[in-house]
Amino acid sequence: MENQHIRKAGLKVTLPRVKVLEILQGDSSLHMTAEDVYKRLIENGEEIGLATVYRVLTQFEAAGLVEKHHFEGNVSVFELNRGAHHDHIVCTDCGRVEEFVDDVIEDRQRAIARERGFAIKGHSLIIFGECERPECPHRRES
Amino acid sequence: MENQHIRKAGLKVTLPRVKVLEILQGDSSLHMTAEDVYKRLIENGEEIGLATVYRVLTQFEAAGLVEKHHFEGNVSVFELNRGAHHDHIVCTDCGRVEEFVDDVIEDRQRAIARERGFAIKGHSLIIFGECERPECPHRRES
DNA sequence: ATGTATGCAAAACATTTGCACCTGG
DNA sequence: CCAGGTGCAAATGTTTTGCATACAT
Repeated sequence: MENQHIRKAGLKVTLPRVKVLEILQGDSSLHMTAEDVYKRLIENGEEIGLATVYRVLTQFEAAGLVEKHHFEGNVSVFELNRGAHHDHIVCTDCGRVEEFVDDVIEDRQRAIARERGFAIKGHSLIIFGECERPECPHRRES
Repeated sequence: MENQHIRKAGLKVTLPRVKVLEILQGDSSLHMTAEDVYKRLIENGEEIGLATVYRVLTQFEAAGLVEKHHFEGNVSVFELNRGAHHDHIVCTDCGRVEEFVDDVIEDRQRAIARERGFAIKGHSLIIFGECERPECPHRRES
């Protein structure tokens, strides 16, 4: 029961919060905008307002249940926090997102912050490229 | 004369474009929002509309004269393209921005993209931390 | 001249907020 | 019951666009 997660965050277990969490858990692309979540709720026949989706996602983020990223443009995307930190590589054509972790990069970032007298709080690393998936619009002919 | 840069970009050399370029060149913080540029123009007594600032910055970006970043929140910041690629470290308290380049990180990014079958197009790396500048609000007492 | 560029106001978005009503514990 | 949560509509902040006018070449 992930409802415990909601409760532990000090939030009442309400229908919108449970449903939003379910949507995020069932999301294979791993990264959705607030609008995406809202649309899927509507598809599922739920009567939940967009404003509530924003409020719930913001609360989840504050509680550490969810992470918010800015991949491009002026839209925020949300993903379930599955515990392990990772960065992202995004296909500039099909929008597909993969996650990765690189200890060398992590170490270098810490070193750079230290050298420059910054107490590191976090970072955002996104690699943009074109993937080779068959469904990617820019797939080269083979 | 940087006006050549404007001309080379296939754009007419107009007063708004020259002035915006001047503002960016004279900016010590290196990173301004469209609104920042607009305010400075007004301070300087120019009669240039905010919409024009956005249009000019967008054209400059397309021409490679300027780079656009998303440091945090839903605002875009612009900086003059001075040729050399670099990443950013931003103070989460005072907003100060420093630039850095790390070849190890650059190499690892290329390797990660290759391993995963992405033709790398670019990347965005921002480290967030608290700086130790005297004027930084969170400066620890010494 | 003439195709571009600009200014202004209005539109388009993403996100937030005020408020009366509803609901979970 | 009642503090907290929700829906809706309106407000906000940023960026874009339509259109009549002004300008660079």
